[in-house]
Amino acid sequence: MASKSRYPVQAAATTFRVIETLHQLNGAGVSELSEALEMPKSTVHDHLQTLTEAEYLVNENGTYHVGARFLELGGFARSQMKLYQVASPEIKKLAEETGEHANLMIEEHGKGIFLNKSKGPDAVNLDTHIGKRVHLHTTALGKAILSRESEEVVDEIVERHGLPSVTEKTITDIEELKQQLAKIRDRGYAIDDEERVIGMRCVAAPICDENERPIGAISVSGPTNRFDESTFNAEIPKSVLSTANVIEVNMTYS
Amino acid sequence: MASKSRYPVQAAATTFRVIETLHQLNGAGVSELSEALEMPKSTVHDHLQTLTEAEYLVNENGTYHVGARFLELGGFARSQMKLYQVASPEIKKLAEETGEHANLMIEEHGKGIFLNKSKGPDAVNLDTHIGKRVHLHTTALGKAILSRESEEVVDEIVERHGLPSVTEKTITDIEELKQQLAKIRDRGYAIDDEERVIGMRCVAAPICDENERPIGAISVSGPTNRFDESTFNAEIPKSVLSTANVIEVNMTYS
DNA sequence: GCATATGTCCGGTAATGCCGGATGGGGTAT
DNA sequence: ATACCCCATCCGGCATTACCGGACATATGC
Repeated sequence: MASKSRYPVQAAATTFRVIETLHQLNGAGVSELSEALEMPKSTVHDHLQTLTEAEYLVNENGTYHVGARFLELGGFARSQMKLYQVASPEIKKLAEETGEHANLMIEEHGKGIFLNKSKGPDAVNLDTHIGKRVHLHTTALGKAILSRESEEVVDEIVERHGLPSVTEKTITDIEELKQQLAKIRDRGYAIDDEERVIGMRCVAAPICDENERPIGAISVSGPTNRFDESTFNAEIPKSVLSTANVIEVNMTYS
Repeated sequence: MASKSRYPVQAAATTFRVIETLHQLNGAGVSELSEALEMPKSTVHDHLQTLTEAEYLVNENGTYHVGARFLELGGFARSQMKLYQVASPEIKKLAEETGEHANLMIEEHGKGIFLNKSKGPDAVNLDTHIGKRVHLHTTALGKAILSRESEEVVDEIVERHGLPSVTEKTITDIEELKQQLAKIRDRGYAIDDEERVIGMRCVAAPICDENERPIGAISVSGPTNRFDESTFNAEIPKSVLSTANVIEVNMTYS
């Protein structure tokens, strides 16, 4: 049809559309799904039946759910696994020290993925669950990662995903983004002032490998009223940076 | 071909074979994969390219990895989510009280899946990661679940998956299994004496819904030498049963 | 520079993914 | 009780495409 199709196996793409939609709907029947997907019922049913038989979905009297099998696949590739293992105890400490939420993010296909989070004693609830995918430019974590990428990579990512705004404070101009990235490179940490969620501020630092290429980022985030000028610009960045440094050292020497 | 195919979309099944093998190999190239799968290179490549383009896999200079996207899908259906949320703090307490490992399992497609685990202060390392799938009859958790299923369901499951042995103590005879299940129904809890891992014992209790149908099980497991006759048969079961009861109450009234 | 790996690409064809329509069951209101 | 509706499931056929053999470029090591 349209493009020369980098999708040589369209049925695979279709099957994942079904799974993804089923996940969003938190379970559904054939009719509901076929409407949401704008596909014939019978086609949807074909996929559901195959996936259920292969034990990736569960069928409870006509209502299908995403199965726990995907939990197993969620175990990451080894390299990421290492970052997860090294960083998890450190962000836990960070959350306890600061009282707020501490997060770990990696980049994949130009988007940010929350790999882990730790809830400090004073932390408020967030809409960030593990596995959540966000645009890099909307979070301090993502900007921290972008700041260590080459300009070509940044351009590629922006071209691919754009700079959609999620709050009125989100950066939507690429020049403004690049200026911020330069600033982040300078001082070593990134901030997010209600750019993804109104009422929330965030401070993040990149984690790099021995070649200075970014492999992820960590952050501390909390409500704007607790992140006043002094903590937001001094204490919190200091904690985040020192934790990032500990993680980098432990990544290379272990 | 062989069966009248409950797989109306074979390409979907194929794609998941590719993903699953890639996961087992912890990342691989096209050639290695095509050999492991006994499929033509070009076919494997078609799938890899599609899955990578759809952002489910990651390609690092020809080596493919399972992407973190599956983390997101690993978020369970709502009903299971509730059990997870209710049971997680309780098994954490259980692990702290007993000092050992505490686990949460559900059944899916006739197999047991570890939904969560909590490591007590004295716990030794285990090969059970979250998402791991095991045969029900090889664990106390699985037997606890089976004990609350009807005999027909037990027969179905055994017929489907068999009773493979993983240690010399694994139950391999269906009559013996059914006798144990009756005993478990009687006293309310199940035990596993080195039936899945030599050197490990385990005590488990089922979690049922308001209709007395099993929705999961919890357990405490530890090294044989610490699970002596008195704790193995009295104290531990008491703790496990009371925790299971708390979870059941919290599931129905909340 | 040769030999042998690798990952990637192309094009034809037999197989099958897709879809309209039919079937039967479960619920509900009349 | 009955008629109605919506549901998941099944069937059959056609156009599409998943699959595969083979060719190509590149990388590594002898």
